[in-house]
Amino acid sequence: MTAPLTTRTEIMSILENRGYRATAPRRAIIELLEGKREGFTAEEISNELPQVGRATVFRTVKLLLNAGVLCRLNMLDGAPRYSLSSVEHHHHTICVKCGNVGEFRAANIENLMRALSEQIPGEIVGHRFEFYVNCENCIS
Amino acid sequence: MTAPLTTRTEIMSILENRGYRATAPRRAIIELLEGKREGFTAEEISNELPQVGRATVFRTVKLLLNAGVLCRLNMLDGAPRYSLSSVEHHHHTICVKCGNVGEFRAANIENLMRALSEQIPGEIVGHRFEFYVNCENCIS
DNA sequence: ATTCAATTGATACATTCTGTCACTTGCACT
DNA sequence: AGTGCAAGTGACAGAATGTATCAATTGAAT
Repeated sequence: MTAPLTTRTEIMSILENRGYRATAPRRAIIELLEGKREGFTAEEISNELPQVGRATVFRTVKLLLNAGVLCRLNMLDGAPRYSLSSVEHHHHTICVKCGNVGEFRAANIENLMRALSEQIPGEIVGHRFEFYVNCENCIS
Repeated sequence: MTAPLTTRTEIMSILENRGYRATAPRRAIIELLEGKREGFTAEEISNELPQVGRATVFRTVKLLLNAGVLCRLNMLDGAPRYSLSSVEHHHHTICVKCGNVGEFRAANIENLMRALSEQIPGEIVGHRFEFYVNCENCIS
């Protein structure tokens, strides 16, 4: 069901291809992320890696966002969560109770967006499509 | 094209129906919002109404969000913007350069969502669909 | 091994709110 | 029109999520 996520080695390569160095803090952060299938906050990462500076955690998260390795999602109240993303274009479900993040893909959405782009004035540079859910764990 | 927005009198009624008082600060904030068709930040409102306490501005914005009078949007980096919303269900475009907010409606989206809801595990409680654009003003 | 730009950690600051609490005020009821 | 009192307010401190600065450290190219 879920597409395979990027591994730590792959993520390091992505960064190196972009000219970034393979440093110990980055390795520690990426290793931690590899185990996190659910959504997480930058603060959580920072708490779980006390040997890495807080600023470095936030900087690395930003780096990984720009590299497309992470996605940033917003809870209904705007609180941010991050999620390891598979490479293909996809969208997210977020549980409003536990914050778990799921992914889904739907060709329909891409078709719809092409149709909408003609109806919308200006030049589209991005979009966000998120579903807020009570996940199966939280219901049962 | 644009649906008529809620007027200040209508907004006050919505609040009173929910058991909230019609206070001077709330009236001032709502009067200011009525003139703002574009997206705005809570900070802007606070700056333009120095006689109203900062906390009251944020509290009132939250009240209006819950009442459905305002929508909260996120810029690509997560920075929040608010927008007076028409009553009907709709979605937003946000200019990444100037922050202007537009609305659009598309029956297709509602159909798509019904279709997706069968594909998505758990119980859907909300969604967000936003387009990031360079608006016509910012292109020219 | 040396060099030096990239990176880090510490710290202070920025933004967007929220909690607290003493004070004020709308509004329901005479 | 006054009164009582819960709702609302403002001031201020503090939380959450970052960002800027800068001296010290380090990866990696040579």
